Amino acid sequence: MQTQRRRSTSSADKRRDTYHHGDLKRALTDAALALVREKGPKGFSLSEAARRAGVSVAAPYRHFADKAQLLAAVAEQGFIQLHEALSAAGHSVSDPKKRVIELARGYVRWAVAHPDYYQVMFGTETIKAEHPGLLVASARAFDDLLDAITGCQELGMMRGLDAREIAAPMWSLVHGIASLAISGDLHHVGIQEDPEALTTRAVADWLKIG
Amino acid sequence: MQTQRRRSTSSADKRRDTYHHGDLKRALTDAALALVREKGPKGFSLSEAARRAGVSVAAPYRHFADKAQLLAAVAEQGFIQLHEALSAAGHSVSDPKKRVIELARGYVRWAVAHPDYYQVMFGTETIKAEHPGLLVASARAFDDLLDAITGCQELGMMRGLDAREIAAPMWSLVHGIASLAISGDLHHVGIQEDPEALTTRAVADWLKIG
DNA sequence: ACCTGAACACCGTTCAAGT
DNA sequence: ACCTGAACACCGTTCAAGT
Repeated sequence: MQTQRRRSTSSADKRRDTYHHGDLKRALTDAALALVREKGPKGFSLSEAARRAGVSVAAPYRHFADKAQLLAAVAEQGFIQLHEALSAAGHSVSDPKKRVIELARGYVRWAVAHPDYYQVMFGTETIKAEHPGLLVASARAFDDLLDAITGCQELGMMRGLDAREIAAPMWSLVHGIASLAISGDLHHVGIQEDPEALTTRAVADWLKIG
Repeated sequence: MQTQRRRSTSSADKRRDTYHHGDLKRALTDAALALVREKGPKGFSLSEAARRAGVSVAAPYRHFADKAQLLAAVAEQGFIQLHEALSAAGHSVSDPKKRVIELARGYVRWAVAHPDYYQVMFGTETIKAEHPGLLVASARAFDDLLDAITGCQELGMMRGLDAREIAAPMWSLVHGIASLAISGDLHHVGIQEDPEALTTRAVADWLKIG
């Protein structure tokens, strides 16, 4: 059982070494995510994350200024993944109106599939202002929506409004659906409809106006 | 300075006594709310709340099973106040369509005016399922919206859909706007529009469909 | 019935010391 | 450069003891 530190230069054991030489950062964000998934956002602690990564409780402070910065790093990863999911959803159709609908669906689908990420990204323990990379990553995801809307405008739809003025209520809508679905509040008030179906219906109706 | 316990039966000092004989519950929820307002949701601790109420750290456990139950009591108060705000907003107009708009505006206005309450009501540290009174109080607030929608349907609008199917996207929209406004995310992506104005615009457009 | 004091396990953070 | 060990202040929770 004590083979862990044997022949530290061999390729077979390199994984354990790597874990402690440069990848602790990733090991900690992975552990944080797993903890949120298992025990909810309040079930995550820096100590437990360190324990799972196999290091002392002080080790994380070589990589993150404090607990909030670790959470911010997790949130940033989340926004990057969300951006990728939105890009994929957007490129699946060429009709600009259908693209907007697919983006909205993709947003809710990703959020509901990754409640751990989503709760860290929008939870009250994560403060975006103190982590510039996080702001950039979230802006990139928002830009996906913005692009889809300008795509519609270039074809004469939704004219007379700034793209941001259209994106704002739409983002609010999908964020609201995602949040209430993840927290279980939709179920609590007797709404059984699938969140993604609800999104499709709401956005399709919405687009009849523009 | 040591006048606090002087003449404990006098009416002048009764306030201090009352604080410790039956009103500790309210004193604790008040302190919790003040802490969330001052230091954010993660800045609240049971110990600090007890300290502010002038009791030992163990005293709260005579009134709440644990920290989560205290938070749930705060959230319940919040939903009761929100319900009152919605009732007032709804009764201010008689036209059913305008009433729906006023409800939506009232929702966002109340949320933005009481971010401390709102964050506890929808924060991840509050679990509704384990506190029946909280579920009842939130259902009552949701019913205000439902009533306004059935009011429209009785006049022939939005027919063919269950009231809940219309309420779901509308609640999602106002909750999304309120959440993103409180967290500052709307500002982060360059949206400067007043949340209440945004709500009016979005809901008014929405109602053109039904 | 309601509150205190003391205790326990746990957490975030710091810092000197190790390799 | 990166990690450990020990320390400190703080928190949630329990329980015996006080009034």
